[in-house]
Amino acid sequence: MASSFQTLPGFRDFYPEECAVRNHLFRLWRQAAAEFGFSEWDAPVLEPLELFTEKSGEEIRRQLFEFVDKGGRAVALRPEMTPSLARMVGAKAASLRRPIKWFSIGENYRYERMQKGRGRSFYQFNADILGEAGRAADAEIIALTARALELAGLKSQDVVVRLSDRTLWFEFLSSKVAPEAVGEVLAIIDKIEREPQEKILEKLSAHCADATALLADIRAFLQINSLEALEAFLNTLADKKESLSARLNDWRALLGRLNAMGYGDWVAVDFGIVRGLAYYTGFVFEVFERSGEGRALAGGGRYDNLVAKLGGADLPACGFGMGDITLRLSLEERGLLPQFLNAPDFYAVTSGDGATQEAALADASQLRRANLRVEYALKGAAFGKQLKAASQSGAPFALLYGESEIAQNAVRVKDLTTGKESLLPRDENLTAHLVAVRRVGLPKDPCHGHEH
RNA sequence: GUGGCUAUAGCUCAGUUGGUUAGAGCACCGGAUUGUGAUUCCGGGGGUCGCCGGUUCAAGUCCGGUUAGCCACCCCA
Repeated sequence: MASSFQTLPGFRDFYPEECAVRNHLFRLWRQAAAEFGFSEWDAPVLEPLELFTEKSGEEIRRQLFEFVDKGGRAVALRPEMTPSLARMVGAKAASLRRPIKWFSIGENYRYERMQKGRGRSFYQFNADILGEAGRAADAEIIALTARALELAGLKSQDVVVRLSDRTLWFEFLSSKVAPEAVGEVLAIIDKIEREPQEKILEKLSAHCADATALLADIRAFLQINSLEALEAFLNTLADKKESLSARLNDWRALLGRLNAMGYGDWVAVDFGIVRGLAYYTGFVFEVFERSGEGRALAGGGRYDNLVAKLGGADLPACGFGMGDITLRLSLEERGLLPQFLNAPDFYAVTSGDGATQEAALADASQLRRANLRVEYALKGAAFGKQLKAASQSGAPFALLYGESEIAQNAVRVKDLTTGKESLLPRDENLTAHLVAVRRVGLPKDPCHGHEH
């Protein structure tokens, strides 16, 4: 029956299964961030409207969920975390130990047209390094992005970090068009594969004398797909040699670090990544499926001017964002989502409701105190029914309590995957034994119970 | 914000040229079966066919509107 109360367009209910998936992703993200030594932070979901209208990009401003609250304040749901981050860091910049390595997992809101992999509310994993301008910070951010995907089960064969460089684009173009036109030219380049050549030429001719020559240069630049090709290309350029070769060293350093960390084959040089990322200043990247399907799984880069613009301290920064919706889709398609995220470790099955039930409850409680997840049927049911419920719960093991076991003061442990059973004495070591069983499986040489 | 496509049970879908009480599989619940499950058999609940209006003796079916979803643009998570 269709309820008259549906979720708003682009918003999601999280039934237990979806919630389990969400928490699974959050766990992966938190683990990756912890491995790299990042600290978690958070901020209000509702912020003053100006926080976003002042400095966020035009596109983001268009998509704001904004309204006036009962106190007459103009407010907005956060469309991204970075302005809040800049405020918080700016307020305490003087006292924060550098580098500042912070991450957050938060729900963001953007009023946009829905599509596969895109909703109006989504969770985003953000990690940023502030106060460190060197290449090592960029490498760390890219490595963390890759690590988060790796933890989720993705491999370098599945996804690619397309790495580009707005600094280099700027250097390259500034000798050909006016500096203030570079941004617009980059926007034109972004469409180079999608629009007819005449139209591209027409647009380019607004910014330079010889659009045909410029387009040829741009195409050659876009062809670059490796460090070697980049070196070769830069050597063919006569002008601006010093600044370009300095930048080339940055590239060598960045890719060298990523190689050393074992993420070299996750990264591809790709100058087609240029735009939309208006506030980025240096290396930029987006992560895509190798298949070319789907939307960006993550994106980020260096934004050295943004924190100062948002009213805080003048801090160099780089970071990335990774959304839950696209990541989930990607993992789902590859079967990389664990099947029983809410499964208990043990499911207790009892026959009768006297001593067997008391034994089951006592043991279950002990196991729970040892931080294992234990379930059992809340109402009496046939032994077979309970076993079926155990199987459906996803528990790897069932604990069988029947008269014969209780008579021996023992419990029968059944591996629900293999069907093997083992009888364990209900002594003071039972909990420890079962903890071990949960980790490594049944003890060798189990007695086969029950054969018909 | 622009354009195109779609809407039947919780899910995937069938439903003939408009014609009695709208079906199937999966899922869920109960039973056969109070000591052995993911593969049996039987039964059950669940739909005013997205919503509003129109045409017609008659609309799930045709028409208009609307809402929601999907796809492309846009943009990125």
